[in-house]
Amino acid sequence: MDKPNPFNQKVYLTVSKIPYGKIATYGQIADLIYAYGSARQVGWALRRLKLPSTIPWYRVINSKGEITMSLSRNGTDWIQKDLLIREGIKFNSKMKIDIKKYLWRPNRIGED
DNA sequence: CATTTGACGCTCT
DNA sequence: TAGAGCGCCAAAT
Repeated sequence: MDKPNPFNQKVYLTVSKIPYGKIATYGQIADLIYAYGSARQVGWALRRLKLPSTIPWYRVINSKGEITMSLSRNGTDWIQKDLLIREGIKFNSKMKIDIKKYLWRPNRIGED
C-alpha cells in the first residue's frame, strides 16, 4: 500500500480547502506548502490519488487556466472538465477558464 | 548509479 | 498572442 508521505498529506490538506466553485493552480498549492518551484510534485501527488476520492482534486489546474490533458491520465482529464462545469465554472472556446475570476484566494484576512 | 519522464511555470523571442 | 527553452524535483526505468 501507499506509504503516507508528509508532502502528499500537505497537498491533500491544502487541496481540500479549495471552496466550491473555485480553482487553484499547481504552483499555488506548492507555494502554500512551502515548496515553491515544486509544482510538478503537486501533480505527482494528485496522480497517486485513487478515484473516487473525497479530495476535490479536479479543482487544481495549471497556471494557464486550463486542464492539463495527457493520455497517461486515462481519461481523468475529461472527467475533470465535466466536474468543473458541474460546479458552474465556464470554459471558453479554447477550453480555458477565466482564472482571474475563479482563482481561489487562501486565508486572507477577514476570510475563512 | 545514470537517464528519462512528467496532472508545472516563468522568461525570452 | 504563441511557441520554444530552461529550471524545477521526485519517481520510474
